[in-house]
Amino acid sequence: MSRWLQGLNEEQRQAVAAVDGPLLVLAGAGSGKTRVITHRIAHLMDGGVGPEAILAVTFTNKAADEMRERLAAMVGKKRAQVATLSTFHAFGLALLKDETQRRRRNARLVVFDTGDQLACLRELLRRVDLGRTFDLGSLLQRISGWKNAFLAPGELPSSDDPYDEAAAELYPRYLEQLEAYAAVDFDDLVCQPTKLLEGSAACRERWAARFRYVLVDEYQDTNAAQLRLLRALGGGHRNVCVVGDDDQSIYGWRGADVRNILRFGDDFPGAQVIALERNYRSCPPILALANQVIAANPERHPKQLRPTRHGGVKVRLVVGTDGESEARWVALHLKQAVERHGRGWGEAAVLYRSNILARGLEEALREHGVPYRVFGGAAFFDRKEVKDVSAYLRLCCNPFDEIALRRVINTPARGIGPVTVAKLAAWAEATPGRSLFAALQQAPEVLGAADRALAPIAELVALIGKHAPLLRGGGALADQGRMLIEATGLRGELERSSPSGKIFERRWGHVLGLFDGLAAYCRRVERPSLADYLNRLALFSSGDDDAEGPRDCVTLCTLHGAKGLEFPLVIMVGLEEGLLPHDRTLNPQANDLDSSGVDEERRLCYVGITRARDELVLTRAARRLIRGRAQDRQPSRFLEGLVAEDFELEDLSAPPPLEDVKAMVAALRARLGA
DNA sequence: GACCAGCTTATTTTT
DNA sequence: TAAGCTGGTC
Repeated sequence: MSRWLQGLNEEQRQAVAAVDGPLLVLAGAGSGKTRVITHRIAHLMDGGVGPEAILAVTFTNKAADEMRERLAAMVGKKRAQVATLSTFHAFGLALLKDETQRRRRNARLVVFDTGDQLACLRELLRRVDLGRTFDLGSLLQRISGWKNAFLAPGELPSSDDPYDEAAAELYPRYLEQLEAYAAVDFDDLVCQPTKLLEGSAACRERWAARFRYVLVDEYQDTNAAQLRLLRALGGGHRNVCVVGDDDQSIYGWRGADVRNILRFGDDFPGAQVIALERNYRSCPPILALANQVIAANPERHPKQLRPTRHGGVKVRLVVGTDGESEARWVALHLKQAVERHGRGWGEAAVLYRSNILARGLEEALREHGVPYRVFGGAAFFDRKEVKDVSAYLRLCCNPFDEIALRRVINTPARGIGPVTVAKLAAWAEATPGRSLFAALQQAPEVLGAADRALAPIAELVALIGKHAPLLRGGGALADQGRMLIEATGLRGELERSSPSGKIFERRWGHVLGLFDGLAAYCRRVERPSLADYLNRLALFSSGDDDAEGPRDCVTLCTLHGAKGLEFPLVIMVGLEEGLLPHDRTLNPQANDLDSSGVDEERRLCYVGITRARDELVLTRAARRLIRGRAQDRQPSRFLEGLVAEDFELEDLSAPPPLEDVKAMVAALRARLGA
């Protein structure tokens, strides 16, 4: 027996051993999912499958890194390195590059992140008069949905929704723009590889022969396009193993489709299904609650989490009089847990549906001296200074990248104002095959010989003209990049616009960090290129910045952010109608796309509950300030009809029991000597 | 280009 | 309520 089958429970062992043919592993929360995946890969390798033939796809880079680390501990660093563990998007980019090179086409392309996509749409919206304002995000969501459904602009279903109409108007132009910029967005990274695979049997066979075993983690988070990619890739050999939990599908609002995991057997007929229901994480009362809460959802693979642990304290329901009282209770409870029950701060987490609840919590925690960190939040790549610098670098790689050019064109201010840019852009648009950068190069013809902007434009063109070849050469990239940025004067601009020296130092530190990352990349990779690094930056943005937080702290985090984490003590706050389920899912806005509704909110609640190992507290407030108005709040419907014996209720808003009042009065009387 | 006043709008977030 | 954005002014 392979050593990787040992130390597993029966179902886990089956999931690891069922190597050939399609397999769906329904991995309940805390059921040892990652263990199964890593053991499965190791087991494959033990059975003679080369690591290069294994592709494991995850949802985030963090998950991929974690998996590689655990795998390295099992089979050695070398073999773990050779296996392909990546996100759908990173894999898609690699496939795309490989195929364009094979076709001897220019493999140069930029990956647009959400900010770039929005900038592109904003520009289009300015150009096309649609008669009113639109929320860019809602438009982008629609376009993204169409792309992922492989619908070309001519194939859209008719609709009289103004947002559908506006998005349909912009959609073809958006595609044209990306093409002109040699850019791909995140959706393209899945859809374009799929089209390549579906369009050519030879291509399909090549990739299927290369990756004979495919695994997908967090399968409940995949969208329609990702399913199609998977089918194109694994439809031949059918050695496709997907792992996930339909009850933890919480990303329907950004395109994930639970039906993928509910109907895996339809896409891969004859698939084996193995459910991991033994939970190694939580105490029985917590699991009892989790099972009850999720059982009310209609569409799901029926399953129950079964505890392997014993004992445990009852789940507590705490009702504060208002938001402040709730937050105060949380702070005091955390303090008590540490001071009286010997917990470390780092063992506890406070989870909430919406970030607005974090504010009041932070206040209360600060007041009571509870150390905390907010998990998630503003990311490195969103910082203005980092974006400015990378826009310069992007422009050097690809003068067609108009989004980067627009960002850079007057940053730092050099006297090329919006009117000038508009003139240049109009010329570029009216002249077939000419980019905005070309307009800059021919500025004297475009703007006339007397234009005041000519000098700064010539300077900018010369700057890029000088540094672009150096940066595209590939040698000493970090040094070259620093020289470019030095020449732009961005540093001075940043210093001027920073409110304090300390803030400037921090911001400039981010810029330097970008170049440190570039230098490290150059050392790591055989044939480094700036374009490749920038694309990685777009694709691997979030991973490296959460190391900076202090360690022994209470974690504050949204329910979404908590997925995949676990804590000995979990406090979920705001268990009220309107917050969980959130008001926006109960009463969607006109421009909202149909979401998965209350079922998804219930799953969110389930995800929160199942993060807790030993102790779980659910809190709510009887009244709460909502947009400055005090409102009476109803308990969340997810707590309705629960079996009482598993809970303990603590109502800070209710009058104390009569016995207590009598005792208090008696005590008072005695003190007064009455 | 910087600043201010008034207006609008209030989820979740990774690639 | 309060933060973020727009449009106007200097």
